[in-house]
Amino acid sequence: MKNQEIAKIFNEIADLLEIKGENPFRIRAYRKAAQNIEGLPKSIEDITTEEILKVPGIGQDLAGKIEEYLKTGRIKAHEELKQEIPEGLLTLLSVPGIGPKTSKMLYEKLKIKNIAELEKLASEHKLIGLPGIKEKTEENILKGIEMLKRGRERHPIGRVLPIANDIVEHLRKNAPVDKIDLAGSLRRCKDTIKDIDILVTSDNPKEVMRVFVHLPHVKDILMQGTTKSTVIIHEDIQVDLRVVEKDSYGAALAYFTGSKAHNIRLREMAMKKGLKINEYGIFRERDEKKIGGEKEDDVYKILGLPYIPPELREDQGEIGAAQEGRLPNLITLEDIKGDLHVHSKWSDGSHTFEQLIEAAKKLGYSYIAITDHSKGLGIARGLTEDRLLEQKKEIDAINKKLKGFKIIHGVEVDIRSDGSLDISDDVLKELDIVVASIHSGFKQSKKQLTHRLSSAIKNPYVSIIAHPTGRLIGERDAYDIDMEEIFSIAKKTKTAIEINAYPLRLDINDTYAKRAKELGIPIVIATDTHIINQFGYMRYGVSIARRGWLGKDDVLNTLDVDKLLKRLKPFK
DNA sequence: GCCGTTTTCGGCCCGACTGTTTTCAGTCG
Repeated sequence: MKNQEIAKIFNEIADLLEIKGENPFRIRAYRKAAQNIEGLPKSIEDITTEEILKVPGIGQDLAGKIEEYLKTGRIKAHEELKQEIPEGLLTLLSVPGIGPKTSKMLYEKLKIKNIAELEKLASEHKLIGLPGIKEKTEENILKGIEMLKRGRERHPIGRVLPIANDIVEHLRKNAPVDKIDLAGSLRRCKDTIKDIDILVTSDNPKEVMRVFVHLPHVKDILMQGTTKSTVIIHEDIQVDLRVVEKDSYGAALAYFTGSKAHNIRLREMAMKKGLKINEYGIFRERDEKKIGGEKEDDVYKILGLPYIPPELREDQGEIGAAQEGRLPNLITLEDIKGDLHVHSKWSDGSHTFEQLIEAAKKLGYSYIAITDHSKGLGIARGLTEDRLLEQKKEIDAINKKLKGFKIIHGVEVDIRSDGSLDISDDVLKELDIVVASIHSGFKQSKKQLTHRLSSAIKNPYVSIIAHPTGRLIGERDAYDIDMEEIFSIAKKTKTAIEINAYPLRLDINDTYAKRAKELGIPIVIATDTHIINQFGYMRYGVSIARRGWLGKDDVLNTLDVDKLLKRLKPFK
């Protein structure tokens, strides 16, 4: 998608301007525009110039640069800046702790052009004596290079949240904390997390910090102050802890939950009302009097807004929606009545129907769909037509004995490389539902892949498309498909799209979920469970749905089973 | 470079920590 390419260039322009020491607001304008372009749910190529101008943070000039890029594949101003500033300076910027000033100075004084050179000179103590650099700074530069090598990549939320919760528990038990909450992108439930933000109140902040930096999780202490400390844990994730006063807790929670763009919008609104918002509270400009901040809701109330749930705080229209009273009533985990993508021992799952039923009942579900793999997926012991019919008999028998619970009989049928399905229509029509998905041939062209998915969607028996983009967070990118095309056919045929809740998938993602809702496409949230504890992944799927502005009514598996089957193709 | 129910000019969010400084610049979130 061109959106990412343009965002990347704008960010690079911002970096270059920063090195040049340009007007900081101009730099911010580029970064803001980059962020907004990246968050667009549509490809920027499909948007008219007037619409581009409506994107916040994009005016005449940047719209022109976007057009220039789409037309010529480059932006002249960007090329010129690159001529002016050596490539190496940008690379140095990527080292944590090195900003534009240091980067420029290193280049000018020692002609350092890349990180390898920097590392060599630093380890030979050749940096000491440069302006503002002594032993400690040199040490920190080497540390920064180490961190960069380990990668500062984002981690899937499913991996980070359990660790974060464990740290919170440790602090609760061993440190004198009163209130304690996770903040940041973790609280906003982004699909990937860069670092863990924790906020607490305490009568003894110093002791909290002491306990924090000595937690068994901690590998390295980056900074330790009285109100703020930062550590790296063994999983190479950064953890920030902030301690604030009780009467500032709400303001601090809002502030550290972000997103940054959302906060800036709130502060701008506050300014216009003669107010000032920071992490300590809400203040009246004229006399500095504090008028709120103990509760998070204060921040919104004082601006005349309803409470905005953390998942929506991305500056993607939520503030406007709040002003106009049209914030969605978001779906919750409790709304989910059953899981529609579950594997059993019949294919590559680990449990019998009985075990799965028992686990599902414990979660308060009233149904699950058994959707074992089809024969094309040999590695997963996929089922043949005969085995599927055999499975149907067994499930029918079990259903007769069940009260207040139902097994929906389905299959996860493989979409072959030519777009045909791995199980014949004669057998598919015997099933309650059919989940279809791609498991191979990810490298096909956009046209081929789009054709495969649309062929499956057009099949009269296919109820749901599972993990439609095939991404595995941190391992495999989404495959190249024309999502607008897929959505438009799904809408026509009333085929449901899955939010796969498996933490590495989270597929479709929040942006697509929001788009799907706008188009009125039915959505299901399902876990792809292979072992019963994976039923718990549902929470991540619900988070994606919430981030996509989905309400209970937008998600089919909030319905009772009878209504559900009437709404799922082929509408039984 | 963007933006406007005070404005088409003059604003633009705000604070903590570190290391190197004698009062603050740089970096980060």
